[in-house]
Amino acid sequence: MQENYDVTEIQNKWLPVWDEIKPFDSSRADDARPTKYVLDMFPYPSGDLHMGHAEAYALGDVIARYWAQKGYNVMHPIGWDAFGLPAENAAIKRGLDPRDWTYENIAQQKASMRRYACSFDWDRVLQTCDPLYYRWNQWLFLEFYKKGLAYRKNSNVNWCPSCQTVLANEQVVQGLCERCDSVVTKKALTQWYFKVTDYADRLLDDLDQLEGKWPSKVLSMQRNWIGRSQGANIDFNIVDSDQKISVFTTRPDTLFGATFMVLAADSELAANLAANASDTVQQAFEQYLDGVKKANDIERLATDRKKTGVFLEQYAINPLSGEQVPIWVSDYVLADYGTGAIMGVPAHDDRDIEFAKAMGLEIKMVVDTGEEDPAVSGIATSGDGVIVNSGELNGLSKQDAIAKAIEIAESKGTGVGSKNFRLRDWLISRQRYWGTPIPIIHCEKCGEVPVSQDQLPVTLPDSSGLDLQPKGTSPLGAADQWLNVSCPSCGGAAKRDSDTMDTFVDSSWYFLRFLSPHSEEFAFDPAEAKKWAPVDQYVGGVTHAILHLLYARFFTKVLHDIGMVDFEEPFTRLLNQGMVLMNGSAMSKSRGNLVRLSEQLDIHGVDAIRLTMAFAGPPEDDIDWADVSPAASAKFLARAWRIAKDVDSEPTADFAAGDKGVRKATHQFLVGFEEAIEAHKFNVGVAKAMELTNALRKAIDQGVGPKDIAVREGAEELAKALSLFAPYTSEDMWQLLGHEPAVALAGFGTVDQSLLVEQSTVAVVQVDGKLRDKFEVDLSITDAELEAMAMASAAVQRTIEGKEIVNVIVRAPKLVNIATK
RNA sequence: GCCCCGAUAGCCCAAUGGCAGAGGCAGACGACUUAAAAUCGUCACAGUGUGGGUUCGAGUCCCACUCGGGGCACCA
Repeated sequence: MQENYDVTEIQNKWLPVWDEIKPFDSSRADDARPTKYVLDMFPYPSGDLHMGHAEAYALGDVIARYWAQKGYNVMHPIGWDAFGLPAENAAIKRGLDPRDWTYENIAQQKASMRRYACSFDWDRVLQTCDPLYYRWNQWLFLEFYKKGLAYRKNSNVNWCPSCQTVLANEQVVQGLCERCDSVVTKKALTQWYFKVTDYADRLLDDLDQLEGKWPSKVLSMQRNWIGRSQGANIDFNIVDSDQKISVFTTRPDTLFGATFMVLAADSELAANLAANASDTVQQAFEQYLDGVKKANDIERLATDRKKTGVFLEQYAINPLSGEQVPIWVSDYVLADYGTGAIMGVPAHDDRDIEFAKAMGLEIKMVVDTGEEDPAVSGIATSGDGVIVNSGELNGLSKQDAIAKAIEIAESKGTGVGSKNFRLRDWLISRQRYWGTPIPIIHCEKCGEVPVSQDQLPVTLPDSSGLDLQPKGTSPLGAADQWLNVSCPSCGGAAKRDSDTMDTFVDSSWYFLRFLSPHSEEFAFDPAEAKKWAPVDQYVGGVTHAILHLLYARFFTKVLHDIGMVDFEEPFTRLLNQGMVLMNGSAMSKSRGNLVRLSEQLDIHGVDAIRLTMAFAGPPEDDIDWADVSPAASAKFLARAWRIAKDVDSEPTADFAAGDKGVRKATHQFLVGFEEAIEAHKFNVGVAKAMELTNALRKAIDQGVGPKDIAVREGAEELAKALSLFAPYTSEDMWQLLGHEPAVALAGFGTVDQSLLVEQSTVAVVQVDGKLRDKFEVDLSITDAELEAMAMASAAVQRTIEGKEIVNVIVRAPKLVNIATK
């Protein structure tokens, strides 16, 4: 046994032992422990692990190891999100096969994770690029297809000219591609979609169930993203036409204030109406539409952009007032939100008043908010007030008028209460190679024909001979042998769909695949799902707050509806760890502030880095590597290790004879530590372990000495607690203390409440809330006795001298507060 | 523009409405040592961003503001 704490030595010593005994095997048939499912977001295999992974997996491991220590059978699996653009791009650059490149990275990351001593169950590993996995992507796609939840449509989609592929709405950030920051443009294409909007209400409403269990930030981001608005659809007839304009509005109470209509320039209705107009109007419209199509999102979203538009020289009839109002087209109305048309109420809408001012249209106030008339001030008012100039709505409040207007419109058959969502359907086709082939065959005669589910997987053809260079159409379109098949329906010549699925499809259900990762019979085994799912604790970065989590929630709800799972939310609790920064900003090679994980591990050791991640602060806060001290963590671990080494007694289960003071410190620690970990205050938990270490050091050097059995008890609990953060050190401590591995499963000691009962406490005396005196009192002291003691205090007498006492608050045995005037 | 989160010592961070300090970094001093490192120990430092309010008592609850971070945003 070594004399000194040697990081390298203990790292080399314990890894093979754990491989042998597999402390975190979650598949033992006779395992009677209750279950917990702890999941870390699986990594993308691009290069080796970095500091961000190190934090995420250190924190996830604290939770997994905590439950293991508490006696649970913890499933803590890991896999790789192995399909996707970065792998493909990197492969193109180096002329490699994306598959080889991916698997090499996986091997490297896996080795790093093992060295990092993550408590993963290595028998449950999966890779999404494995046909064994993506076969079930296809199978699920076909299930969605049967339910009408997977469909193809032509529309103007987000197009990244650099990645040469379409993007989901969620992958466009501020008009830029989230991957490469290129300006995203629009392109009319026929693409596959998942009908997320069918689930919009449930995706929004069910967030309430997660209140307090998910970070409120994520909940609000999801709510914002789904963006439900309540209102009404109102129909406006068009003068001298049998067409009508249906608008969506959240303010039907302002119907009488509508002084114009605006259609999205790129909407079908706009085109129809323009076609009926004079040649001059048609020309102006065509010209305007051209300009709109050319504009990208960056230009379109510019906040201070002037309002533009074209008057169609046609009029609509307000269904309530009967007034005729002019019909315009403009690009400030979006074709794919609501009905693609609005009623312009300039007095009470910022955008409409801008348009009205630009075009010289009438501004008619219908809600008197007490502010200046918008027609005069030029500033729209949107607050509550009294309805005016609005016929039967006059005199009502905003809320009442909204209800009344809907009622009237419904009774007249010219409108209906309705709601709209910001959320759009999920575009899942990608024109790239390295992804899951869409299991559909296109036949000229039969149209879309799904591949039979028992014919899956449709495997990805070998990449050799294919041009993976992005060129706007799928590389699979050139894989003739693969592409050309006979139609399953009529037997005629047909072609496979050559697009691949968005990789977010892969990650939308992987947490279920871990239940039976090798199954060829099911996507996941329903019996295992009953046992383990949903995930008790999910851990990952807030970067996935919208995309991945929304899609996974959507999948779960669909799987629930087709009877595959009996729950509707996939992740019961969510922890978002912060980022690891260096000198205030995200690490990057170009910034020159990159800290290499492997280097840190070499210098300080695995345990010190893991401990540093946990101790740096609350898990959801960012860690600035410049603010933390892994060297100090290593020093602490050595200090803890020496405690175990100094213990000079035989292993026993009977600690009753130990020193009461030391035992009390240990048992207080147990209470505080578990409380801290359960609340995910890992930094506080570590601080408590440091406190116990300090107390034990003192006991050994200046107190009862290393032979007292209470010192052993404290050292053992310390080792068990440290197993959450520092697996190598704690295992070695456990051995020094004369035990067999694994310390990770040893189980915390049972708290002896009798040791925690205080005989006396320190009572505090305040005058006007300020501390003036304190003394040790018996716990059983009465209010009257304590008050008498307080009043007798010289310090108190001095303070209250000459003052009038108005009140005395006594909270025996802790506190007396004397209020004076 | 709307919504959310945060602000405590030189620094990172603790504190069920009840003594502002658990822990750490950096710092000073001391013990051990021929010396240094390592180790062990002792000490100092803020009244909680600003202004109000509730309360016997506010870092903690309420209101307004400042600063920082984040989300949504021509979404009708």
